[in-house]
Amino acid sequence: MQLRRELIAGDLLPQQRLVEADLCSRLHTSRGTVRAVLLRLEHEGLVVREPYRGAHVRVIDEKEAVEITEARAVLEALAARQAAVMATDDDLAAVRAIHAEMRPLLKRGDLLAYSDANRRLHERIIEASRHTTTQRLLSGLKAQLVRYQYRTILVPGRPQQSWAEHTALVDALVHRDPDRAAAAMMAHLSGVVATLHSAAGQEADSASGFG
Amino acid sequence: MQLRRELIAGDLLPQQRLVEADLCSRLHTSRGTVRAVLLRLEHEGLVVREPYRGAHVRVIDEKEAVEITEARAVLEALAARQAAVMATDDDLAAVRAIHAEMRPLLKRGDLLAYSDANRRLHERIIEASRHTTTQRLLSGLKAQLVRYQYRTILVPGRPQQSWAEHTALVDALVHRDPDRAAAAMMAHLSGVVATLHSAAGQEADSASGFG
DNA sequence: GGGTTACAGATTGTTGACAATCGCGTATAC
DNA sequence: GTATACGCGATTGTCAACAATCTGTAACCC
Repeated sequence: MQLRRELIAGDLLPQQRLVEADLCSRLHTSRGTVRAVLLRLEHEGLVVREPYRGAHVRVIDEKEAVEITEARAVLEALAARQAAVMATDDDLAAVRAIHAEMRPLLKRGDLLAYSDANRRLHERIIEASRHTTTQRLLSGLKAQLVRYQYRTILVPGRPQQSWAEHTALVDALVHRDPDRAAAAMMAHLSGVVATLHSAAGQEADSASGFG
Repeated sequence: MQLRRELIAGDLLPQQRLVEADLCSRLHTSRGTVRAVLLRLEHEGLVVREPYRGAHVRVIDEKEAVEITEARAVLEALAARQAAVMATDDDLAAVRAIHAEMRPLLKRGDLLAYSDANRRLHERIIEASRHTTTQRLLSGLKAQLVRYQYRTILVPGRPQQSWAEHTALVDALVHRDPDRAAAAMMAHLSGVVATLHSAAGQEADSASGFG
């Protein structure tokens, strides 16, 4: 699972070949194990494997990142809707706590910490939904977006907008309003999609130097 | 992939153990291959594997079937929205053709053929959306629902309601109205969820004899 | 010189054997 | 009689060797 972490952390270059023998020596394990991991990663969409031609890191282009975020949007909206109904008081307290954490980080301009809190907030809401199917689908989708997770938050003005969207979302949740929670989550991730779209053009050529 | 077909066809009993050695002799292949297939099936949610304890067919209870259908609903609604924008004229013609097929089947009471046409209609719409991410997620979800696919259509009155919902959906698509298409798809699958819920109680004990 | 074919290296797919672990039945102590 | 420890059969996890396939190179023919 070391390899999995490296892929998710984005340490490996796009299109990089993953030769089984190399991975064996690096991970100090045998080809059977490496093969199992590669199979799993292929199904998660993190690597591509071709018969007798090996595996390589899958590159996710801007178009696919948008697609994934769109799918994420409708699924997280469903999760938010469920969370508004199913969440325990502890869930809501945790969500509010994370949201409260985010404001000073935003003011201080600590975008990395803000982005991490953002991730935790979303995960906590999904957990509160008690919707295991959605949870499973979303964890698969998010793994593919690691390379793009910091790209939206770096767009000027985006953090402020993000915080406003989160505020509406948290408010809907603590008022246990499913429709409003779902709508707020949709609006939030629509914002992310729009930002991805707008960022697509100007980062098109700097992207190769980024990964 | 023989095993995969058997699982999807529902030929195997719920909770049935899948011993690697047995599968080897049945499928005339080696354990390495069987292992790879089991790994894939585990990730698709069709089997469960526990360390040193083997794999068994995963049972999907009523609650999870509802969850999966809810996730399906929001994803297919997204697909319908995209299809309303992206579909070619050929796509729309095909969708209308399948929908036209369904009416006589409904009148004749051929529910099996109706259910199959229903499946093809949904697949064609998803294909027309050109949204590969959604397509991938949905194919995974549908594989888990095989055991329930005929259960809703057998509920009295459901086919008629289903046809009305499909008519609204197809109409929205041919008018290329994304919002209305998404809403129609949501309404349709909300109907399925409601039917699943209502069918849950009365089929609770006959379910074991069904699978 | 352009194109085709044969070969070599590298890499993956497959197989069989061995080690590790689990569940269960049995023996034993109290 | 009950509870605990032990051993056995069954099953999965791991490993190393062999077969099949692909890619690039070089010789060869026209």
